[in-house]
Amino acid sequence: MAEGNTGGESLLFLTDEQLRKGIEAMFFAYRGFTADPDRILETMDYGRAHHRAIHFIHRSPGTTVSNLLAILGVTKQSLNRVLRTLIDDGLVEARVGRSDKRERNLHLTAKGQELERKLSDAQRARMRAAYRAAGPAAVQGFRTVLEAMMDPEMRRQYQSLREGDK
Amino acid sequence: MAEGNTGGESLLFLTDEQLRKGIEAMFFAYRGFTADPDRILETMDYGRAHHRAIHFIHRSPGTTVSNLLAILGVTKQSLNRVLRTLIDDGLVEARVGRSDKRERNLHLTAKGQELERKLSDAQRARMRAAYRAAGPAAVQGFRTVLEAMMDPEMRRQYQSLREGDK
DNA sequence: TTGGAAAGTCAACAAGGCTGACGTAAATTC
DNA sequence: GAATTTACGTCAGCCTTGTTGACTTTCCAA
Repeated sequence: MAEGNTGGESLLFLTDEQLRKGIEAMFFAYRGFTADPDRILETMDYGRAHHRAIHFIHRSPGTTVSNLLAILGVTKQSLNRVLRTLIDDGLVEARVGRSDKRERNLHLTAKGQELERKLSDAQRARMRAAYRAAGPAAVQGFRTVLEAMMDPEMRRQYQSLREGDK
Repeated sequence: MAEGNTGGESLLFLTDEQLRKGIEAMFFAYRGFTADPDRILETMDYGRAHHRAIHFIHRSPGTTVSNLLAILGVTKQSLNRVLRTLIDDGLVEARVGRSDKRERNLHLTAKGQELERKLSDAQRARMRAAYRAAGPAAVQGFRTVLEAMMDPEMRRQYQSLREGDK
């Protein structure tokens, strides 16, 4: 991998060795990625499922339950259990839809925003440290590979979210 | 936080926007990363926990239960349940240690090797496609950021595995 | 010889996935 | 206006995979 060359070089990366290293890197890095929020959540009565719901409600305020189901890829019953506790605890508000009253538009309350902050601060801190250590070029490559690794449907979700706010 | 700066270019990347995109990229990509093996596993009676055990036993044949516990980061009881089914089903063999008879040296049987192949072929195929699509430079960055994202202890595990086989 | 580490086992529990069935209100279609 | 579909909620029950605590057996090493 030292030298250069063109069409050929990419093939040099595709040994089973290289691929396996990538696989293990994903495994260990994902643990690190979730470790900080997990530590915060476990002191409260919440888990990773709550974090995910909070994250995407924060990300797309007013989103519906169906939307959330599509993004999170879980069943209605599973999401409902989590959403129920968040609503009961006053972190999430479910407003009846204006145009379509069957829908529930989900929003974080002040209390919900506060927890979201805490969780994402922790996660961003780690991400920031990793980015700093790796440098800008590495960050670009990191995102490119991750995007290529997603299922097409997930990639659409990811990209639509990107445009969505920008 | 827009401008500023001190260290220079890397700081430009560290907006909350950039960081959040990285966080969501990890979330969606990890789903893709595990999707293919998950599909295979669910047709059998196994889950992700079995996959992880099989992977690391394949990776370090003869490893002990304690070693595996350290790598996987779960409790003895949890691992034992998984290991029990793999041993009973004839995928893993637990040989009494030679020097220390308290230890169990874990190996994949032929049948275990076969499943390992199937699972890692599926996972490598996706990784290979992502690597191809992203290109060598991106792959380099990908691995660099992931490594920086690990907990120090996990990073040691990861790196020792890397040297381990070369 | 005795203390403690390594491994295994039993029991009980929780989070968070899943399926299936059912109910209700609102929107849409015929 | 009636029938159907959609969005959501909920009850019941199941599974995997994580947890803690308590206990035993083996066996190395001081």
